[in-house]
Amino acid sequence: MRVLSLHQLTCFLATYEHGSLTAAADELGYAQPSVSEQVRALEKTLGVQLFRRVGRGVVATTVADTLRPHAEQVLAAVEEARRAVQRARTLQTGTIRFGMFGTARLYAGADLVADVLERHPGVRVELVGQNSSDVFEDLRRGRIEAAMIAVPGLTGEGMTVTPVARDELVYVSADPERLTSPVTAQRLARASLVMPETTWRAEDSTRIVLRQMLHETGRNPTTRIEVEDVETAVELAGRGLADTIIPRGAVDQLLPRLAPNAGFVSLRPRQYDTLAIVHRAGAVLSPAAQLMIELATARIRSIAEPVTPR
Amino acid sequence: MRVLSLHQLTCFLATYEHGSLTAAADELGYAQPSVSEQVRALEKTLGVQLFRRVGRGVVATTVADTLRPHAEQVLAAVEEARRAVQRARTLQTGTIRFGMFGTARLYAGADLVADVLERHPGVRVELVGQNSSDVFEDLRRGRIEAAMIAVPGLTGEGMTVTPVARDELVYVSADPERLTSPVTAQRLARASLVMPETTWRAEDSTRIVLRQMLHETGRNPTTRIEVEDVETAVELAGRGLADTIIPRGAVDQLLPRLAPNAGFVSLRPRQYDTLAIVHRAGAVLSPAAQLMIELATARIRSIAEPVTPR
DNA sequence: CTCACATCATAGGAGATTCCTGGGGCTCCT
DNA sequence: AGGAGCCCCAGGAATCTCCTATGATGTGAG
Repeated sequence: MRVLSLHQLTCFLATYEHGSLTAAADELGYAQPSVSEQVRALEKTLGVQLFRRVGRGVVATTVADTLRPHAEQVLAAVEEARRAVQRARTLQTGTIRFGMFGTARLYAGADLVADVLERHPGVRVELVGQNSSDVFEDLRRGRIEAAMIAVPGLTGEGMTVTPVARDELVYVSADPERLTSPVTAQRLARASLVMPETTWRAEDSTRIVLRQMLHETGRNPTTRIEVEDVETAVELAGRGLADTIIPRGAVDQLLPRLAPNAGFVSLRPRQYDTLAIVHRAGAVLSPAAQLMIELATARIRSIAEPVTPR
Repeated sequence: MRVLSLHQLTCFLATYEHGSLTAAADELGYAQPSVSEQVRALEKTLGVQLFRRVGRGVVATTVADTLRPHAEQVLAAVEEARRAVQRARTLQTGTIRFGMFGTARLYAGADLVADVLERHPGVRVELVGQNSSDVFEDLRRGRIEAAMIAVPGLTGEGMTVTPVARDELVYVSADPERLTSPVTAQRLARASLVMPETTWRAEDSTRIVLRQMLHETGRNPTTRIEVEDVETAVELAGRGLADTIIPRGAVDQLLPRLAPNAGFVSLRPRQYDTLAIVHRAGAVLSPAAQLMIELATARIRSIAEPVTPR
């Protein structure tokens, strides 16, 4: 008998409109004493008489007149909230957040957003991931539900990693001399490289792949230039200022545009970035996340070399 | 676990803002499992996951982002409703409805409204009563809480009648001949009268008073002209087309303005209208009604002859 | 004027809900 | 590796909701 409730307001409105507790109870499908009790509770919590009980039926007081529009407003707001949630649930509106970093975004970012908007024109899409550790952190903290990122091997720590495709890492140079044969670890160790800063981040896949490859030579890769994004790295490689290493799938997209006179060649042995869907182990994925996973997987597999998850 | 409740929304918002069920529970003064249960119930009724339970703390989903402004809107509407009722309760805003008919309104209507507005500038005042039977019917049906009306004697039928003042009924004429001595029942029965139609309504006080007076002559009053309002009746009397009968208190207000060459004289024996506060027997009067009664009583007593209720 | 009817209030009880305490398990941080 | 923080689950007491049955009162028709 202390807090105001939606049920009380509903009973109040029905009573107000019918001028009768019995009729209100009929409409709401309750017994008359139940509605009576709710209205009385509302009067008690507000400290005001809302209806005068007068012989046959009840009559609204002026305070009830005052309350009515506000009560309607409250119930309308509740209905609106419910509708908004339902629209979000059915992906008519609302936001879909998905993690995607580096190579994956480079390949599939724009197309993926286009795919989503085609099916669900009303939604807002957020493709988060300025850098790879952010994405992983966001996954770990639960800020994003699932992501597609490049993994070196199996970086699963409470995470479920589902490989989707792999893409070969290739050596890009403007000097045809250096492209005549696959680049070995020995040559790579001596190379002067420009690498996107993001690529060299601690947990990044390419960094780990290359570090493993160079492990036998006992040297770290020599980075002459570090830049923020892959595009800049490719452009610099095109000008012959340094060489770089990018996924094979990005070659067709970047070289003609940014470094028309550069070419590429495999590493020896061939090295691969694995693109995978990652989410928290044991999580129940929302329809939105499942949709993103499905679309992102389809897109990536049409570009890079599909991998069947074991 | 089926209907959406305000409590659920409150718990949801607190949890959303703190990113933690424990912190939300602290703020709301509940134990943590209680808040947890409310949030889970909300998720169930909406059929949507609002928070991801992730290790330490919880993280809002995008659906929760969607819901939040709506939830705030609902609670704000509730607060606004509560405030509106409190303002109405303390007579800062809202409507005060009071019944007042005929003579009473003529005497005290404008002044009473002015008195109320002076004390409570925000309120709306409704002085209802186009005719006397309406007022009585409204009282009986509970549409108005209390009224000040003229009563012939004690018209109490489930009504509490509190006499406040009485006013003599006087005979008004433009012919000085007819004002030389008090008008007897005999003379009245022969007179040619103009009376406001409202005044002659079945249950009206003046009608009953005059009928009782004429009872001895065995005749009914001869009404030559019937009009709607007292003002017109007085004006016609001023032009000498007929005589009329009005309460003494109305003379000063009406004669100089509408019938400057008319005069008045008592009846013999003197007849009186009694002005009384009337409300349903056994009703608990609201502060608004008490205020109106107090102010109306003060006004009337300053104009007409006070009567102490027995 | 009286009787049948309609309406609201009250009472008591079954069932659901709310909210607590206590305990267990999982992360995160050091 | 251990402690601390946080969430979930279980069980139980208090409360609330809602019902049926019944009483009280005013209304309207005969």
